[in-house]
Amino acid sequence: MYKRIRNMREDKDLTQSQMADYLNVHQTTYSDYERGNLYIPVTVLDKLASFFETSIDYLVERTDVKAPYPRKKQSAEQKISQTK
Amino acid sequence: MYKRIRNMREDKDLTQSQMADYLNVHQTTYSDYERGNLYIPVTVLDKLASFFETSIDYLVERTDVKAPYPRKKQSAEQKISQTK
DNA sequence: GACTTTTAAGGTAATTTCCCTTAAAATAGG
DNA sequence: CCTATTTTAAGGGAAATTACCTTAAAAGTC
Repeated sequence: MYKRIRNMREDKDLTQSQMADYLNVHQTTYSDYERGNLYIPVTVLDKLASFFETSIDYLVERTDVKAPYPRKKQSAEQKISQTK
Repeated sequence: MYKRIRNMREDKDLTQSQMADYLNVHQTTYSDYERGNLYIPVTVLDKLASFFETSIDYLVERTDVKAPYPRKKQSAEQKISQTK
């Protein structure tokens, strides 16, 4: 049960379908994620943490600090691909 | 490829088998985790972050800050179960 | 109360996991 | 070096899990 993910989504007035589309999964899959029926893959947690501007640790309730960590420093290569 | 997990393990002079035992998985499974062949379940990431005293975000390279977030405040219930 | 929108349940094909065995690579001792 | 031991990786497959579909239930709207 990932109460925080659900709450943050509702705070932004988004539906499960909208989040599911964003994550490229089905609405029912996203529902299962929120309710803890399925393990959320790290790839998805990463996108969610970025989307909600917090950390994976906060999403999975390892910490109560909502603020994200400073982002990883980007390599030159990564910066280039971003401009495309 | 989770270079950080591997490096932190080696820094502690631990073998994959030892880590695998600690996590209750097979050595080959742990090897697959380190090399990114398998998604690492959140339960495992949580144990690893605690073990290495860092955050999940650091383990999966979302940040370069190694220090862990402050731990989640415990509920009274959790504290009781810890004393058992 | 009917209509619409949103979320959850049930069922299942397909993917993925995890472990086993074994091979390869790395390390240590002579 | 050469061999023995330890450590890590590869291949393969049974079993567990996932993700989706359909549909039901629940929650809002008017």
